[in-house]
Amino acid sequence: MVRKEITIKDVARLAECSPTTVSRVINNSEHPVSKDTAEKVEAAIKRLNFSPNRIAQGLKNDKSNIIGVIVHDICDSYFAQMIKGMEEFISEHEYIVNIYNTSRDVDKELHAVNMLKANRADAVVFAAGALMDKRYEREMYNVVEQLKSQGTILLGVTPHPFAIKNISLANQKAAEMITDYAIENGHQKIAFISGPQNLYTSYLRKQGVIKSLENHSLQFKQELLFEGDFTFEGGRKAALSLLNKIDQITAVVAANDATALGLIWELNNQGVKVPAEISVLGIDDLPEAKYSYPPLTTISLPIYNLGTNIGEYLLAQLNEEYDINIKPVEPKLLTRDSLKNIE
Amino acid sequence: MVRKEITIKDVARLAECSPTTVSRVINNSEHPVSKDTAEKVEAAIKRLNFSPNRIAQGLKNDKSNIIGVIVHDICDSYFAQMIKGMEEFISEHEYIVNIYNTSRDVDKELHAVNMLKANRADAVVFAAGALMDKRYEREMYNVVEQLKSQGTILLGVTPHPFAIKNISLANQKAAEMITDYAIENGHQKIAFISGPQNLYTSYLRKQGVIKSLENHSLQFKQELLFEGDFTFEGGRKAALSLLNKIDQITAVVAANDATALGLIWELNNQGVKVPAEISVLGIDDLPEAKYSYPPLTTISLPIYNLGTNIGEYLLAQLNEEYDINIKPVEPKLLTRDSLKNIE
DNA sequence: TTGTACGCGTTATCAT
DNA sequence: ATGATAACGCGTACAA
Repeated sequence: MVRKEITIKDVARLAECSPTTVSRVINNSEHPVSKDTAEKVEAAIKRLNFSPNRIAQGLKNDKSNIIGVIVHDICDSYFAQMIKGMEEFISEHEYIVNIYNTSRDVDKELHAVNMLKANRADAVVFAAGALMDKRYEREMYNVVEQLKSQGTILLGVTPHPFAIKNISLANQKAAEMITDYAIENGHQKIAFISGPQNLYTSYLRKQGVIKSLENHSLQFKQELLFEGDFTFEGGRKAALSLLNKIDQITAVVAANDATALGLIWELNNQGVKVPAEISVLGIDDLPEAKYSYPPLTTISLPIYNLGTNIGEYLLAQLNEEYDINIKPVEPKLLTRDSLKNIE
Repeated sequence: MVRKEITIKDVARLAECSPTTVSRVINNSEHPVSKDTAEKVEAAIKRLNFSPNRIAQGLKNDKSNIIGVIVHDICDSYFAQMIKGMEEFISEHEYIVNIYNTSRDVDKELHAVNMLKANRADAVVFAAGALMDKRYEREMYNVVEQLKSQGTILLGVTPHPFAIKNISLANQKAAEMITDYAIENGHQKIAFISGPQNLYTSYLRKQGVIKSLENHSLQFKQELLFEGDFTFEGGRKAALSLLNKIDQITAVVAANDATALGLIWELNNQGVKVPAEISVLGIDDLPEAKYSYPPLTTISLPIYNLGTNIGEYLLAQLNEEYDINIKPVEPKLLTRDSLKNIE
């Protein structure tokens, strides 16, 4: 099949003017165009169903209109919501949202960022969570510097070690808040199910728990730390290991809701009553969190809004309005039924 | 910030040759290049961290490397899985996956397709499900024709009225299978919770139920048809309306799992035992379907695999291997615990 | 084996 | 108010 593109020249011919004039009409240029010819051009454009070739425009203005988003897993509703927020905001404004799933794989992550470099992305959002890995850090550092010198706008959503603007998701604060809440309800024997070891987000959430404990003169106990991986399955497994020490525990803080949901499910499955025998707490407020048995008490991180705020920020940056800041997004305690007051 | 791009010319200068030679090296051209200069070029490329500008390449070859995907809601795990499958396959091959969320909104859908046209997408996947709406059909028909004449490869995932290749997801067959299963287990009084009215997918799934009923000489009863919208909330609401007629019903087929899950949740909530008092069946096999109470009996549509198969097909088409077909994906019955045999 | 010249579709600059 | 020309970065036909 031969690709027969309709160009500005075709329009010009039909409107009996020069390509320059057509371009001026398309771009609502300052440059004066007589009402008469403008109309003829408009008519020709309609007639030919012409839309300007954005690739060519891009080459000319040194813009790709591509905004890259690097994400761990688009199926994780946490990321999906953020992407949706960004996408709904950004694609209204004639930008292309280019998503990469990296499954926290070093090679995939580097591949993504190199593709975005080759495609001269106008902006890149690092939302996948920094990996704690030597090669990753070294190579990523290099590409990031190259992107910077290409003039690419960079933004990290979870904290990154690279020297780029980072928007924090209040990970630590959220973990602190939910732990505070447990303590305020009389819990002292608190277990924690962590996220994946190599994720900075995991680290921050753990720190939040520790900080809350310390603020209340309690100690974080290594033997009550269980490893999870931010998934439902991980939560289920953690529940099993937790069972041995259940008499040492009155509440469990899970590093995220998916984990908490798995935890609750498996505890139910094993005949352990939540929250009568043990309280379970999450972080994120996944849509399904309110439909567990019992509904999960958690911290809401309004991640969809974060997405739209990021979109707004990027667009401002792309329009060189440098004084804009990302609207922050506040964690909020959602008390449902998975915690029992034991004072 | 001034964007200072490194070009093929910079490489040529450093490697002491012409841009043409650099181009030949980059593209592993047939045209002979001496080993010596090739090495010098490679070295210069490394040294400058040069990657060819794909925008410029695109303008030259009339390729954008963009594959557009139009989807209803990226947060819907059904679509998310498909996209992930596509993305993982496609982005390995140097393509950009450009996703649009349309929320089944006519304007958004048209906006998306027009953007993809302007960006000269190499391929577009219509995965959002066709809308049954006059203006949508008319305008979409036009753009689709334009895309075709631009040489864009088009693919519909759920059936579309446009004259493009469609890959069926066995929607009707899946609905038929799950209804068959209910009937084989002694159920005759079967209710159906539909999907949104304006979706062709809804229509097909309903047809599947009707067909199964007819094959077993049973009649589809209008009063046992309840309207849903493919969401958990919709399922909950349906459960409430269903309650009045519960003595006329022994089993409910939900148009999808999200609906079935909401249904089960609300039935539990209302003290109706599933499956003791009523059986509930779904379609899709969402990841969370096996964690409901009781685990949901449903039909698995391996949608992630469909995604990778679509990716494979598109790539073949883009490489002009016309004899390739999309590998079909088979629905599979997953018997869990939400159906009771009442024979 | 290497290089020159031109064109992809668009727009900024400079005439007219 | 309009248009001719050059240039963005790259690839290719052609020449050397």
